[in-house]
Amino acid sequence: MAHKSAVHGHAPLEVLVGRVPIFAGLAPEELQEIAGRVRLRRHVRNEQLYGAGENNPFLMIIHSGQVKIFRITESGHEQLIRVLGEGDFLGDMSFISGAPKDHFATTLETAEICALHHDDLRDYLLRYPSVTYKMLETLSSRLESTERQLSALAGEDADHRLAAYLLELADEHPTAKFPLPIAKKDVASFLGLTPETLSRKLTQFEDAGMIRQHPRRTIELVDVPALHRL
Amino acid sequence: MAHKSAVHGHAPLEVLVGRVPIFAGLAPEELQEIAGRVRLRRHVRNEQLYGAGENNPFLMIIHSGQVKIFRITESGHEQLIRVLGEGDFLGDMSFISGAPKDHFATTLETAEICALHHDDLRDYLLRYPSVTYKMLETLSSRLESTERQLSALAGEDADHRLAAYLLELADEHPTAKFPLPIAKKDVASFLGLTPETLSRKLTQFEDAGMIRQHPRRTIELVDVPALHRL
DNA sequence: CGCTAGATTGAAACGAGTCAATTACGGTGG
DNA sequence: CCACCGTAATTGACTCGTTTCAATCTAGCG
Repeated sequence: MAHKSAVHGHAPLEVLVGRVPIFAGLAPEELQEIAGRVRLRRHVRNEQLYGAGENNPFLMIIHSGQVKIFRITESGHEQLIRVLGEGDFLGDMSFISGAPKDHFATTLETAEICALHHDDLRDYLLRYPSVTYKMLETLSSRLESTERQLSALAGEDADHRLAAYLLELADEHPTAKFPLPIAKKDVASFLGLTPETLSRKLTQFEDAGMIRQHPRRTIELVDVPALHRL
Repeated sequence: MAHKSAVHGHAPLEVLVGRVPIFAGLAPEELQEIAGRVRLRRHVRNEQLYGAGENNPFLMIIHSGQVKIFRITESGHEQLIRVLGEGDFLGDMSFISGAPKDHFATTLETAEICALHHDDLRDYLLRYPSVTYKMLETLSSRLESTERQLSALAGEDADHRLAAYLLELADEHPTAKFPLPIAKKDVASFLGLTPETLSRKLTQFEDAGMIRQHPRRTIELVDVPALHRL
């Protein structure tokens, strides 16, 4: 039973599904089949998709918007793990391990998200090895960046972590002036800092002539070599 | 060209290969084929299997011994990422991403390790989806524990990290008295601490009556609830 | 356009790192 | 098998980066 395109102004579901990296390369009729098993929903900003302890049996695929994945440590501290965007999926962990979630997922902005039941996913993974392989690629790259983040947290001080983060962002943008993709408090959480420390470091970088801060959380890198040097 | 079992006193290669989790479940003739493509080598203690920047095109599978995976941060700090043992594999990252290694792998003790060329691995992943799926499971569970470790490093203080680590070890042992699986300096690195701090915390725990330290890096948990409470 | 969450700034406390010196293992070779 | 040597572990004193707490300011969503 195919859903009708629930969201106005959008391409049909199978086209959306075909744009998702892990399903890219499947034949049109295969996409159509998957599209028929998928439930597309619109989520408002700051909506919790699932929380720790829950057992939400869906693989979720983001068509638009951003989702943040974070943990709450025993001491109540919120640790941002990663931010997912268009084409990314979440909910894979509990599919594979069968264990309930141990983290939280909430939207950072209005988002359109597909949900595919774990039973269906299992079916596709068995029938389309290319999908399994794509997931493997994705997890591998997530693992790599999480490991990098881990060693940065343990080994580098606040200045280095922040500089590395800004330079990484700069790589993803054509110009040296770009907005932070997320709120500063989330940047702080991601970098393992308090918002206060982040704020101080940013003004410190600005005073040192390495960056400039503009309205709407926009950062301009003025002295890239200095940031690299640090 | 099949290798002869190079290591004395061991089962034939295909039996060893069959014991490896990611190849478990393959038919005998499939195992035999893989065994024929594999090179088994004995490595001495503290041997470097590969280092950052290298491009070692092998998936390595551990038959015996332990291997540590670590990174060297820009500030020269060594960060232990994980310790792999019998049945675990390494060298998957660069296979999938094609990028050169960004970390180091060295043996912690004498180890027997199989190497499978990336070209052969690619072949098997295409032909045996169950192998791909097993790898997916493994990476997923590594990602999960790395994320846990990440949030602990950022959010928990030294006491909590150490207590959690000891309790985790205790879960893997029948009794409350067990040896640390690795040298204390490696434990320190794993927990994001200096050896000095780890040493101090352990004596502090001992003074508080929560643990007892015995020779040969053996720890005895005396007051488990207290460790949980912390 | 008002309200609330986010951001900034200051002052003070503290956890963990660093440096240095000593002791204790444990692996290697005789 | 034992002795030696080098690495690991421990201990102490001191420093410093980051957190914490508190107050104020700002901005963006509803």
